[in-house]
Amino acid sequence: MSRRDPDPSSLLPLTPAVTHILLALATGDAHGYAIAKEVEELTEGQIRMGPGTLYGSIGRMIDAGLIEESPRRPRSGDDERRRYYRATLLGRRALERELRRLERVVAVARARRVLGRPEPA
Amino acid sequence: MSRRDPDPSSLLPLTPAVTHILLALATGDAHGYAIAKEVEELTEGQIRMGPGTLYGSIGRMIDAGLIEESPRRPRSGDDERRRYYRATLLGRRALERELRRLERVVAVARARRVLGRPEPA
DNA sequence: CCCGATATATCCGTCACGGATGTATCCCGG
DNA sequence: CCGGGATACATCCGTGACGGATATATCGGG
Repeated sequence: MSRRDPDPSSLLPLTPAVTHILLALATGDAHGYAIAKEVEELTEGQIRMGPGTLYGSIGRMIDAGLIEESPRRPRSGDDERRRYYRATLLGRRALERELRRLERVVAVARARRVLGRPEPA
Repeated sequence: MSRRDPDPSSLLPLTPAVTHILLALATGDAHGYAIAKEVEELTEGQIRMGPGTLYGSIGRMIDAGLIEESPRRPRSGDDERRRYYRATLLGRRALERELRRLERVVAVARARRVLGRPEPA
């Protein structure tokens, strides 16, 4: 719960690291290391988050109210070291706005023919 | 002219400022102030580039070989103060790759239903 | 039991951002 | 003809994100 949910606009544009973390959390809560792995996976290895960027970004995002730590899930065999995070309402809103911004950039690029037609796959 | 055109991949991800400048130069050469105005226009006022970001980015982009100064066009009534720039081949390639990266991010977001269907307009 | 992968944390050098400030020219209205 | 706002470029510098290096510790398979 974010206190008196502030305007997401003031947080834009999000950095690539922050955007990817929020996107990784869109499918459910996750712990830090899993986030890094997922980002690496869904960017096809193009982006690798080292610990500095990962935990640095997480800390800043908590301060900004974009994410928050979630209670540890008691799944059997869960690694005790893990710390889970979830996106706040503010985080989800900020991600949505950022994505719309990116969408527009891509749309402008298409109109200017610096990009081909939308990817078929 | 960029010396021995390097791999555009090493320059990714581009910052929003750099991406917008390259996008503004996609339709033809332009001078600094015009670039700033165009970015403000095609982001619907959401992004405003102050002189620090504008000329700072331009300088860094020249160093990186993404853009280069172009000969002044002798158009009648041209303002003598203006300095024109054009995107290099490296710059165009880097922009294209960056845009494809953004495209994938948006596509992933759609697959995860954090974004609605493609904008109709 | 050994070791690579998993997992988190912190430090710190580097660099981009971006507002403030400065200078000068252009051009329109009065 | 002249005043001033918009145009145009340049530099300075504080703030903050990035990201590699380093440290520590646990997990799990062979």
